[in-house]
Amino acid sequence: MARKDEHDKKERILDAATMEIARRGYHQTTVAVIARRAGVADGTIYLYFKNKEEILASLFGRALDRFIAEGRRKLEGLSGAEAKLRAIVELHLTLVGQDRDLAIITQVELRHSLHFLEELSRAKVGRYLGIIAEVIAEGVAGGEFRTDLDPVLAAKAVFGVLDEMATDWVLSRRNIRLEAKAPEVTALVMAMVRPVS
Amino acid sequence: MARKDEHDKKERILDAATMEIARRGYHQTTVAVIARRAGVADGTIYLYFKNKEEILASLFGRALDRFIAEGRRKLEGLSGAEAKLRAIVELHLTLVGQDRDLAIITQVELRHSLHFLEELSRAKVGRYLGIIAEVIAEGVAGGEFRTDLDPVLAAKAVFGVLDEMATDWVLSRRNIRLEAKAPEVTALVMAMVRPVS
Amino acid sequence: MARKDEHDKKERILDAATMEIARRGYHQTTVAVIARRAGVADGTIYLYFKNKEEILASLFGRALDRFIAEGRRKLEGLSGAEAKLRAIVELHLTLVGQDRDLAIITQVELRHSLHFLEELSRAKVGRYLGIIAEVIAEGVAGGEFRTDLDPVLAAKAVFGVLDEMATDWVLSRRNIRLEAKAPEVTALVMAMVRPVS
Amino acid sequence: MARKDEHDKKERILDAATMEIARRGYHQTTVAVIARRAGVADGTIYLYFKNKEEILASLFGRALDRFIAEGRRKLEGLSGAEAKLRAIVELHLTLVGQDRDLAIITQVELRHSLHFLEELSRAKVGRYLGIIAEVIAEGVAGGEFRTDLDPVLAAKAVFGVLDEMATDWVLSRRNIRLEAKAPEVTALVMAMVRPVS
DNA sequence: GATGAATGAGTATTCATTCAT
DNA sequence: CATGAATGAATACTCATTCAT
Repeated sequence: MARKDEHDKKERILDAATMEIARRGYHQTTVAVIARRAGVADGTIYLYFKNKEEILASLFGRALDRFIAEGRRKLEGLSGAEAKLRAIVELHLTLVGQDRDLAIITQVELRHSLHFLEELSRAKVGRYLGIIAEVIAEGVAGGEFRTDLDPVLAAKAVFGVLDEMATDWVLSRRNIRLEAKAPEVTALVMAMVRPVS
Repeated sequence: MARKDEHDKKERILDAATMEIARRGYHQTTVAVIARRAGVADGTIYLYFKNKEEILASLFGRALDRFIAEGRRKLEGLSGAEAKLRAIVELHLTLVGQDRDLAIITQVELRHSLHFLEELSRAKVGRYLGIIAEVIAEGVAGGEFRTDLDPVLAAKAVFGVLDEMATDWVLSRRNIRLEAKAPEVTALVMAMVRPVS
Repeated sequence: MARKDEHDKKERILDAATMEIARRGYHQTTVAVIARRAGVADGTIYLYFKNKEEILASLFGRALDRFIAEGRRKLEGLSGAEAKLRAIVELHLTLVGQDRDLAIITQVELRHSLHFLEELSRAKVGRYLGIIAEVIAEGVAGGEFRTDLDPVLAAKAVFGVLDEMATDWVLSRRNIRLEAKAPEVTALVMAMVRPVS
Repeated sequence: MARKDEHDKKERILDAATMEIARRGYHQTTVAVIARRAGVADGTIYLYFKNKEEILASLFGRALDRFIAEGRRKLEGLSGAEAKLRAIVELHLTLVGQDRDLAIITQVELRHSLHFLEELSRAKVGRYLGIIAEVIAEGVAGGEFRTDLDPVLAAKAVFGVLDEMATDWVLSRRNIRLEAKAPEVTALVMAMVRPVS
């Protein structure tokens, strides 16, 4: 029970932080505001996080862990690099499109300083890029994709396309669903890797 | 002469801001530090800029204006959408790769809040996306590119690839030149738009 | 105890502010100086007051509340408008003359802007003028005072006399006691209201 | 002509300062704002005034000089202390009531610090109090007024009444004319000094 | 005399973090 | 574990004043 409560409290803080930071931006969000929304005292935050920045880092870590876990599960059932890459595109757009608050944070607030971006997000995004690169390498090896592809560079290109779609969705306040773009985006991504016939 | 001095002083402030913000990050850079490096008094900053944020906006505006002007000039001499798109890729990587300080700012520091990104950079980036979209539309109309392309979406994808390459270059401290990647990146971009033969 | 501490701290800040503002003037007194003399941190001030101006307002509010409370108590035991008006004169000079620092603030520093004077002091001074007017009205009704008196105007005249004596005492650095003037001032005030025999 | 221009420019600055300070208050009024309204450059102000505070002092000095000059002229034609005191009351209310901007400054903004009030206004107000005291002394000597009056103290009381009427008029935004109160105020003032019959 | 660009000292306020209870 | 009162460092911006032209 104690474990559960503790877990709940940490989660509550992260949820509160997600809402507030998405609405106000990282710098405009005070620790006091997060604490109030989470229903805890200011000082309690520091029992669970070393400092304010660690809240943002945890937020992103939690999201990316879920993201990658969900991804691995989906990819396991699939065979063929093309099927997997299609699944990645669809999954990326679907998961990002599921929580606009979180998307605002990952697409905008997270990138607020070189230091932070270097230390935290890149290290974790690296894992994600690695997964995409693996799939592309598999496709290259298996003859499904162009043989002159550099899997690492191509993975960055694919990520670039997906990331831009996500950012564009966050910045345009229109109420369309991000995953609606999946077919067209998939076509563009597949065109990048497909062998010239 | 007075005109020249005034112009110089504003430029000096922008140059100083570029260096400092690239090294320390926007929030860690004080107005006093920018003033000292520019060789002016703190108050002088406010004769040329409404506030600190306007410095950042001006910085980006100045860079993008040069960027687009240079782009238009290069594109004018070219005929054919493919040639133009190749030129855009090369130009983007070359220009971003020319000034690492500026690149740090455009790829990282500029994105410090949703509000700022919405109001300023997107409005200006929109012009750039528009140019790319025009080229793609030209290619679609002329049969050089796939006819099922949505020029606006494809332009975002192209921009996403280029932007990710730039961010990756900024974050990796390796001393390679960004434009060295141009051939491979061009191949990926062209694959996205080229008709399936 | 907590209540007591909190009360004490707020009082300490007000006492510190009274001393500093009386000596330096409102604008020359920094929040840091008040905090240092009160023995608290700068930020602590803002746990008890919204801003610097609210300190000044509170200062005056506290003083006037005591002033009026003391006045009501003294007046209750008296019968007859003349006795009451004499008591008011004496009380005014005695209370103002009791604390020169506070007097400097009420007679000088408080009047530092039209806005401030309008919003704060007048609203509260109005209560005081009201009390004087009531006593005069009572005297008029009871035949103790001239029947052609307008109690509201006469109250302002009485207040004007008392206020000028206080200001004069504050500005003259001589070490006389303000209440020493009470008999002569009372004579002047009574002359204003007494019926022509 | 040069003399005239110079005079005009100084006057223009004082007029501009009167308007701006009355509306914004002394501290909210910048030298730049006064300069703009006066139609001169910021630096020009300092050719005519040592600093910002001297503008306020000059403003008041100019007004009080006119005030006293006008007063002396009116009093010269009169004989009898009572007639003179009546004239003073009427003149005070009339002149203050003539220019609300100036009245705001003399009744409120001028009192922005103990130092300022001590050094400047009191010295000049002293001259005015002296005139009133002389008239009262004349009345006492001539048997028109009560013989037990202290002319200096009585003069302060008279001034207090007049000053309070002026302040009250400035703070009440009602559109009545100040001099309308002259008869009643005169009655109160005369009651203070008239012998008990 | 007149200008107005440049100066730089000066300060209220915020807020992440701590720690006594 | 939890609290929240207290801390105090940190900083953008204003504006009276100067002085080279």
